[in-house]
Amino acid sequence: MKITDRKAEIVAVSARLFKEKGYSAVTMRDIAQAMDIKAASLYNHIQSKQEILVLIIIEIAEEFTSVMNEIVNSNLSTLEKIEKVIQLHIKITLRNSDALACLNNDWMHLTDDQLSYFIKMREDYEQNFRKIIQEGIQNGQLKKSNQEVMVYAILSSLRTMYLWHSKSKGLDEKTLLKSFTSLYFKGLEN
Amino acid sequence: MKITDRKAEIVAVSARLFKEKGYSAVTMRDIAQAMDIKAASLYNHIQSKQEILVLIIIEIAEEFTSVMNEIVNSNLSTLEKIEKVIQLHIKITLRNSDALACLNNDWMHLTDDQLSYFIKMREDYEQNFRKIIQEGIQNGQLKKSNQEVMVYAILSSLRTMYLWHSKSKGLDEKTLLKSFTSLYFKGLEN
DNA sequence: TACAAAAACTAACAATTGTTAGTTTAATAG
DNA sequence: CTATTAAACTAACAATTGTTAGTTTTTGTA
Repeated sequence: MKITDRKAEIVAVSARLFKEKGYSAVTMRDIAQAMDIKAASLYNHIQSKQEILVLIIIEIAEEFTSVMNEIVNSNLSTLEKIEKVIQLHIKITLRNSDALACLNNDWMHLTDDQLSYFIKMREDYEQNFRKIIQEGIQNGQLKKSNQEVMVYAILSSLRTMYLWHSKSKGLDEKTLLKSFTSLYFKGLEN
Repeated sequence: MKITDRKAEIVAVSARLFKEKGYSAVTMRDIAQAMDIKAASLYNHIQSKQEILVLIIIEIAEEFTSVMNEIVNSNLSTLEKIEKVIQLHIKITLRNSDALACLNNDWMHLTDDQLSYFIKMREDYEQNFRKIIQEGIQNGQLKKSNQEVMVYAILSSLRTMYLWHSKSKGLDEKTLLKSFTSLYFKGLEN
């Protein structure tokens, strides 16, 4: 199946371009040029510009949703659950940071069903993470501080890891996990 | 001066629209419609779409730069300096979250001098924050963990506060500051 | 080698883009 | 009241947009 390969290539190239300038600022001619073909040729493989966006975002959103569900329904401790969430973000960031950038910045350009599907997944994801934090506060494993700040401060720094993780060397999965858990569990203070 | 008022209004309305869909996806006709005038009328007040973007981003970037410089050059303790940085982000987020969203997502659509000027400010800002963290590690006030993760995890969660701060009630300046400092200084763990 | 399918091409479209020119209305100061 | 200026308007432009139709080239297989 060559089609699938070429299609996947278009999606990957598009994700890289979308990361740089955003979905709206990237034209079909930009994507074509990056693949050394003409814009019209893209339509042998994809249906529309929209379809590219959907392919980039939805797959990765579903992965987040699915793994988060596993974590929440596991019988790990609160700290272990949080560690698993951190690990999930690190893994996907290292594997596909272009798609992640696109998910973060261009999800609002999804339309109709795909848009509401995405928003639903996103809300569920946040709600699940909130549940983990909430449980931890209740069972005394976590400090009694503002729950929403905990939820969003952590989530948003995990979500934007793609912006900086490649800037400095030696930030492999293990190092990132250790540093993140240290920061979020123990804090900065010595 | 009526011009200045009207111009400021255009900039404010634009920032709000840019926050929703991004600079590239918002047309001059969108902006005009939001102000109940025709697109051509905007040009009585502004020179170009680009100028709007510049006005939104540069002013706020300069404020960050300026206050960060004050903080770095002060003789506060490391923890106090970090607290001041957190406070800076909270204040600007509460005052002008639209512009902040624009700065975060659309800075790459600046051109030429303005673009390099912005990038320079951004790099300096990060470098200054890195310096604070570095000092803290050296003088023993901060834990010896990965410096870059500390820098970017904190900065990126502060930078994206505009995405969620208005979602839940009671998150005023004081509450945010207390919660952020608690999280980043002491961590989650009880 | 021949042939079918895949994947590229050229040319063009209708719609939308930022912007300009020229004109009319509204507001303000003498 | 009048003159000036600010700020709106209509109409249009040239360029760019995503996309389609029809055609040619490339590729893989029998």
